[in-house]
Amino acid sequence: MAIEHSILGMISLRPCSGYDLKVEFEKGAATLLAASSFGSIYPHLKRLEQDDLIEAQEEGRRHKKVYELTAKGWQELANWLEQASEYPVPMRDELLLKMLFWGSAGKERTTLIEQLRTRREESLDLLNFIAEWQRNGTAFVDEYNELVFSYIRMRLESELTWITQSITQLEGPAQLPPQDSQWLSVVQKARRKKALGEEQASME
Amino acid sequence: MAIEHSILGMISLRPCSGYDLKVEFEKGAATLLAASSFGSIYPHLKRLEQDDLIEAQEEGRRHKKVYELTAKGWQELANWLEQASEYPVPMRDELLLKMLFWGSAGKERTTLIEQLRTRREESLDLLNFIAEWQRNGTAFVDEYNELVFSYIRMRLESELTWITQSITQLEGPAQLPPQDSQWLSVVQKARRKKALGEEQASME
DNA sequence: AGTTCCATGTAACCCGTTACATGATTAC
DNA sequence: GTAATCATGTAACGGGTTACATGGAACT
Repeated sequence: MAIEHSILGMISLRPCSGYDLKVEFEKGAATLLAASSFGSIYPHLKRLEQDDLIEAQEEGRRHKKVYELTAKGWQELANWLEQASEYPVPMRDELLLKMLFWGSAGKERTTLIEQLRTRREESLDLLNFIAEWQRNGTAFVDEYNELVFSYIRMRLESELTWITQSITQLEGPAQLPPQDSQWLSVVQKARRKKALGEEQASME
Repeated sequence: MAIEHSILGMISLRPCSGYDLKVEFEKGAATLLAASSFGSIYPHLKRLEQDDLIEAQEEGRRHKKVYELTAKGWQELANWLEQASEYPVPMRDELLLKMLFWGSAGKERTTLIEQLRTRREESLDLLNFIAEWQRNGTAFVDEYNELVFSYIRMRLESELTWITQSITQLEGPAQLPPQDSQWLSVVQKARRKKALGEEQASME
C-alpha cells in the first residue's frame, strides 16, 4: 500500500498527472526514496480515483488529466503519516551481502576493490545529483524536506568514508580471522577445495 | 535471483538444512542484509538441487536434509560475486518518505518527533543486537564480514546522530522555507484548506 | 517528414508472501 | 500427555515489473 500513499504524497506537494508522477519517480528526487518501477502508476491512479481519494480535471490541449487530492485523500495521507513506519531492515544492499560470502567463496581481493571503487563513483554521482537538485530547486524545500536531504547527504558521506577505509585495508595484506578457535576458516576452504577437486577429477 | 544466491552464500558459510536457513534469515545476522520472508526457502532449495547447485545428505535421527554446495554451486556463487551489484536506491525507508510530505500534509511536529524517538530506540536495539552477536560469535568472522559489520555499525551510529539533531531542531520553533519565491508553501496550504473546507461545508 | 517528447493505458508474468498442512522429537 | 521446537513442505494470493500498445503535439 506504500506506493499508493506515496502517490498521494506526491500529489500533495503539487497537483500531478500520471505522466508527471512517472517522470518524478524515474528521474526526480523521489527516486531516492520511493519504489522504483512505475508502469503501475495509471492503474493506481484509477483505483485512487475510484476510492474517491483523488479527482481529475482535464487541462491543456493534450487532454492531460491533472489530479488533486479530495478531502478524503488529504485525510488518508495524514492518517498514513501518523501510522508507525516499518524499520528499514533488511537493507537490500547486494554488495554488502556479497561481502558476507567473499571469504568463503575464495574470491580475489582485487575484484572486491573494483566493486567498491564503482560504488564510490555511484555514491559521488548521487551526492552531486542532490546538490544540483537543491541548487536549481524549482520546487520549494521546507524544513522537513531539508531534514530528509540532510539525512541522505550524511549517509552518503559516511558511506564514502567507509568505502575509502575499506579499500585502503583491502589493498594491504590479507588478515587472518582474529578468533577462529574451531579452525572454521580452514574447514571452509577444505570444503570448497573438495567439491571443486572432485569436479576436476571427474573431468579428467 | 538474489534470494537463491544468498542461499548459496549461506550454505558456503556452513552446510545448512532448510530449517537452519529459515532460522538464520528470521533471527540471525543475515536478517540485516537479506530479504525478509522465507516461506519460499524449501521451493528454492528444491530448485537449486534440481539445477545441481547443491546436494543433500540425510543426517541425524530427525531425517534432516543438510545441503552442501556442489562444484557447480561454488562456481555459480563465485560468478555471482563477480557481477556488478545494483546500487541500493531507492532506500525503502518509509519514515523518510513520510517526512517528505509532512509539511504539505500539515501534520503536527510532535507526532514526527514521536516517530523519530521510536526509530532511535529501534536503531539502538539493532546496534546492541550486533554487538551481542559479535561478542558470543559461534561463527567465525573473517576480514570481509568484519567490514560489513563495521559498515552497519557506522551507518547506525551516524543515523543516531542525525535523529538526535533532528529531534532537537523539531523541538524548537518551526522554520519557514528559506527560499519560496513563488509562495508555493502558501499555495499548498490553501489547496488543503480548500479541499477540507469544502468537505466541512458539504457536511453541514 | 521524421524524431522526440508528452500522455495514457493494458496484459502477462514473475516472484515473494501468507496461510495452510503435517508430523516427528524433545522437554516439562 | 501436552506444549514447544524441529523439520519440511504446498497452494493461493497479491503486487510489482516488463513488455506491449496507442496516439497526439512539438520541434527540426
